[in-house]
Order: sequence, then structure tokens, then C-alpha cells
Amino acid sequence: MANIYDVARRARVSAATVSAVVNDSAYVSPRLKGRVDRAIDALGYQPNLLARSLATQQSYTLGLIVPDIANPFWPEVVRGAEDRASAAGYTLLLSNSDDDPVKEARYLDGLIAKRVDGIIIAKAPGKLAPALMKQLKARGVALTQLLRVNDLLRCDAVLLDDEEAAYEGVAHLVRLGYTRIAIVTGPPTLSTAVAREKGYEAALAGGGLAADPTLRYQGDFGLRSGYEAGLQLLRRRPDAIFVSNSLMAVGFVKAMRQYQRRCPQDVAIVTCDDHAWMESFSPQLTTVNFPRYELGAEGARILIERIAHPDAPARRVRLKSPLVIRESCGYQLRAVSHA
Amino acid sequence: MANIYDVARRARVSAATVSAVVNDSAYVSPRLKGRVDRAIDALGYQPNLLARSLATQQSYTLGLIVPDIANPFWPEVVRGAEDRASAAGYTLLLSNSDDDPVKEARYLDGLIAKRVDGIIIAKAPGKLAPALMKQLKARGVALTQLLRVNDLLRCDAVLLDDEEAAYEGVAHLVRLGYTRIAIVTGPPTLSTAVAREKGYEAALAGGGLAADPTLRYQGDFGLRSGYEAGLQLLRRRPDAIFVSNSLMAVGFVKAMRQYQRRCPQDVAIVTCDDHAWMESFSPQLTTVNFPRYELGAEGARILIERIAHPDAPARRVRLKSPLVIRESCGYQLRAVSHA
DNA sequence: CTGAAAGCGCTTACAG
DNA sequence: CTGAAAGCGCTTACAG
Repeated sequence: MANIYDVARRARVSAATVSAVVNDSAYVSPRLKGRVDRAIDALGYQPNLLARSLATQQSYTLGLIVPDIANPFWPEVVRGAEDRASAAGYTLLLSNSDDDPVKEARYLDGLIAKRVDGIIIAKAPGKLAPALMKQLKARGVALTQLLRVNDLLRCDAVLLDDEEAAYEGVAHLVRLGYTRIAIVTGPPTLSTAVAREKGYEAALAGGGLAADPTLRYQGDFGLRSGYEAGLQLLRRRPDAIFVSNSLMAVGFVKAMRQYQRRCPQDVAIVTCDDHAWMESFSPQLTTVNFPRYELGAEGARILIERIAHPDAPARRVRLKSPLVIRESCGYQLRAVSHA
Repeated sequence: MANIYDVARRARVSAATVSAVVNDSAYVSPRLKGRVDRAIDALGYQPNLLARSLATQQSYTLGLIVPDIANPFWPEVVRGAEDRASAAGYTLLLSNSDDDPVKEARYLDGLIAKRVDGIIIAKAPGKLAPALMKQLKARGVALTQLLRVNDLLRCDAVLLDDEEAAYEGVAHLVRLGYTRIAIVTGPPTLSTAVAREKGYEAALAGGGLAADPTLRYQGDFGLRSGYEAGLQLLRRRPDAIFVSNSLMAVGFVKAMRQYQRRCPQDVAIVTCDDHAWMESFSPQLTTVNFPRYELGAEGARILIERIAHPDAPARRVRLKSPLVIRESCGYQLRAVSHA
């Protein structure tokens, strides 16, 4: 296939001139320009971006590391990031870390080796290897943290309002008059899980309710752990529960079904993360609607800005998450019974 | 940051020797090798893969074009592909075409420009621009089609058994004794949609049932069209329905809820694509379990083999999809009433 | 076994 | 305004 010299030869100009017209980076007389354009068409010339990147030290590719794209939280985030990235001329390299620090490190290393201009990362628990930190710094690859913060990393971050969101959800249950409000938490190694738990506690306290340790189950954000949480917690007879993510909520509802406990009559549920099916299927879950698409889009936006301004002060963006009230919280039931 | 010459200088060898040890591509005496390894460590040298790719004409990156990663069908597919790709040392560039031929062409072009070694594509309706076809051929980039076939493309493909899967689902309804079995189809421009519709027809015919055109609604695989299908079809009083994908099933159930039609008592449902929440929430959908992860993994596998053997004959793999029987088909109900 | 040199395909000062 | 030349950071015949 044709390269820039083939085009130059055919157009009877230099490679520099071809480059100038391809990139519109310098004035080229209409005559030469016409010749170049015609040669490009005739030869089907397409610049080799690998070579360009090597020369310019800019690859126009971004890395995105998520725990697991198959976890329903992530697809919209990735879509948001991809849309923003491609709108700005960047291309996206996707990796799944499974929240495994070893895998994460390997991917990070691979991304740096491919000379991505920046990386969006939902950090696995634990800190980054110092060697990686050094590479990132030395290579000047921009970094923005998504969803989770690891304070050891000095960089931009775009986050959710986990604590406030959980607070709103639980406060809603408190207002509805529930008194035995349980919680299924996420792994304590994740900042999101900790923040959501804090919100739960604050809402209980706000309602004058004591936090009962027997009404707490530590999950891992996976479906199975939600199910196991159900098996455990349901015997403690909570009248309501806050489940820290939607995958665990699915598992929890499975346990309720198995125990033949009705929702919301026997136990009300509020969870996190909204999905289309929640509106159609029973019990219709009341949930915190995390702005997933926006999370990814903001992440990409901030990263791209960082690439343009490496020395600007670090930013931390926090996205608001509205509560979506449906039937699992027992809103209608309680509204009626109060009437 | 250090490049290969810095390492060579420090180790008092040539760049060729450094290259040989980094790639383990030629014998290097233990002495020199030791010096090189130490220099690499000391300098934190990491090969520039952009430069390597330029020199070797192999980028070890793959492109993956899906319609929309936010559509719940795709995340697992992508995960399967990413796992296989990374296991083989490849990295994955993700794009969303929205089934828009223009976007698709733009992405394809970008991927070729970045010199990916191969592309996995779930083709948007319509044929590829000849110019693109030529580029692909000329650049020697391997191509494998995923899920959908476009016969104009002479290349490997990994597909689902859409027709058989739909046949099994509908035959199940037929066996259960339903006689007014409706269908919500996908867009006729998609091979999957056409095949599923065929399966529906075959199953009706197999049961001696006539295909009633008033029991057919053409959807677009989107949630909203499933909802609209419901609004339309429910007045035709079907006793069962086959919905061609899960997004439309969600919409359809929403319509049923709105019309206060019970499932399966008033109308039974069989749909396509399985999701974890279907087991927990009501109505629990009977559905065809498309092997999404495997689809992606196979796609990547075939593509990587193709890269290794550009001249092997084209292959077409078809994956089997088991029917998952739950309550929306009315299996239990009918089983009881037959007893 | 090891190194000098050319080549991969671009971009970008720098002359003219 | 345009081109010759060096440089980006590797790999790979080819000598020796």
C-alpha cells in the first residue's frame, strides 16, 4: 500500500508537502494541493497513524480500565466515555481488571507501552505499584480516576455522590416509618461501599434510629453475595433494607422469593443503580439512579482536558444521583395506611 | 525516558543486542544478557510498542465494533472477546456503531489507520463501502463477523443459532397448547431478526398453526418498540407471544402491566437472551439463553487464528442456545391443568 | 555471537 | 512557499 513517499512522487512534491496538506498544517499553494489530493485519491493513501504517533509523541488513544464490563454498572459508563473520546478524535482501549491488582498492573503497563495519551481507571483496591506511578509520570500519561478514589493517586477524579445518595434512599425509608432497616454493604476496600454505608448510618441517626449490627451484612457487590445476604438477614426480620448495588439486590430478591417474603409488604427495599427492567418487573425497585453515562463522559472529558493542560490543578467532580421512587419501598402502601 | 539506545549505551552493547534480549529473539551470551537486564532495570526501560509495531508491521491490537455496548446484549460479548484477546497478547479497541453505516465506516477507517491486526464486527445493516473493503484487503487486516452475516463479506463469522433457538422457544409454546401466538420481530434488515422470525414460522407450521399477520409487530430491538408492540398486539388478544429480544420484552411487559394483563395467565411470553435479573423478578421470563460470552470469545479466537493463517479457508461457526424455561411461558400452569 | 546500518512511515525545524 | 534531512524508537537482514 501507498505511503507518503509514493504520494509525494506521484504528485511531484516532497513528503513534507504531502504531510502539510494531509494535516493542513502549513500553507500549500492550490496547484500543489490539487496534485497532492489527486495523488491521494488515486493511490488510496491513508496515513499510518502508528508512524504519526511515533513522530508526534501523541497516539490519540485512551485507555479505560473497568472492573468488569459484564457487570451491568459499567456498559453505560463505557459508552459515555467512548462517545466523548471519539467526539474528540480519540480511540478507546478497553480492559477488565476484575478488581485484581495484578491484572490491573499488567494492563496499565500494557497501556503505557502502547503509549496511550491518558488512562481512565476505576481503581482496584490497593495502591498502584511505585514503578507504574513512575512510568506514568515519566511518560506523561494523564490519569483520571473514575468512581473510586485512592488518595495516594494525585490526579483528577470523577465520582458519584455515594454518601448523599445512600442517605437519601435510607432517609426515604425512615420517613416511611420503617424501624428495622438492614443494609447489605459492599467490600470495605472500596470507597464507594464505605461512603454508601456512611450515608446509611447518617440517615438512621437522622431518624433517631440505632444502627443494629445484626442487621448488617457485608457483601462484595456480586449477585451471589446479595443472595446470601438475604438468607442471613431475612431471619433477623428487618422491615426494610438498603442494598448497596443492583447486582446484590437481584440476589437479595431471589432469597426473598425463596423465603416467600413479599416486597414491600414484608420487607421494603431501596437499592442503588437504575436499570430499564426495574420499571417493568416486580417488585419494581426503588433505587438511586447513578448517572452512569455521564460518569464515563465526564471522565473522558476531564482526561482530555488534562492532556491539553498537564499542569492545571487537579480536579474532583462529583455527580448527583436522584432517587427513583417505585413500589419496593412501600411508598404507596404506607401513603395509604397513613391516610 | 530511556529508549533502546540508552539501554545499549549503559550496557555497552548495541541496540540489536538489547532488542534480542528483550524479545528473546536470538542467542545472547549470559554476560551481555546480564548487563542488558541490569541496564533495563536501572533505567526503567519499557519498549515503545508504537515503534515496534511500525517496524514489525504488527500492532497486536484488535478492533471491536458493536452496535451499542450499553445494550445489555453486548457487554458479555465484549468481555468474552477481551478475555481471549488479552490472553493472546492482544489489546482491544472498542467502538459503538449504533448500527449507523456512516459511523461504522468512520470507525473502520480509523481502525485501519491505527493498523489493527484484525477487526471483529457486528455489521450494521447494509454493505461495506468498496473503498473500505479495498483498504482491508490491501492492509491485510483480518475480519470476522459477529452475530450477523452480510454475505457480501467473504470472511469468517461466528453466529448464533437464531432460527433454531426461536423455533425451540415457539415450539415450546405450541406444545403448551397456545393457539394465538404473536411475535414481535426485529428489524428485517438484520439477519438475526429474519432468522428468528423464520424459526417462529416454522414452529407454528410444525404445530399446524397458521401465521396470523395481525399477530405480528415489527419492532427495532429497542425497548420502546417492545412497549409499542404491546400496546398494539394486546388488543388482538394473543394467548402467547414470542418477543425477539430482551429489550423489547422489557417494553412489552411494561405494556402488559399498563393494560393489567397477567403473565402467563392472560398472555404467556417467551423471549430471547437471558439475564440474571430474570430469575428473581416477576414475571420470570422463559427465554433463549444466547451464549454471549462465548460468542465474543469465539469471535476473538477465530480472528486471531485468521491473523496467523491469512490464507486458510473461511470458517463459519454457529453457537447453540438452550431454552431456559421459567414461569412466563405458563409451563407450571399448563402442566397442572393438563394433569 | 555481536554490531552497523537500513528501514518502518511519519513530522518538523531549518534553509533557501 | 517548498524540500532535504534528521529524528521518533524499534527490528532485522547482513557482515564479520
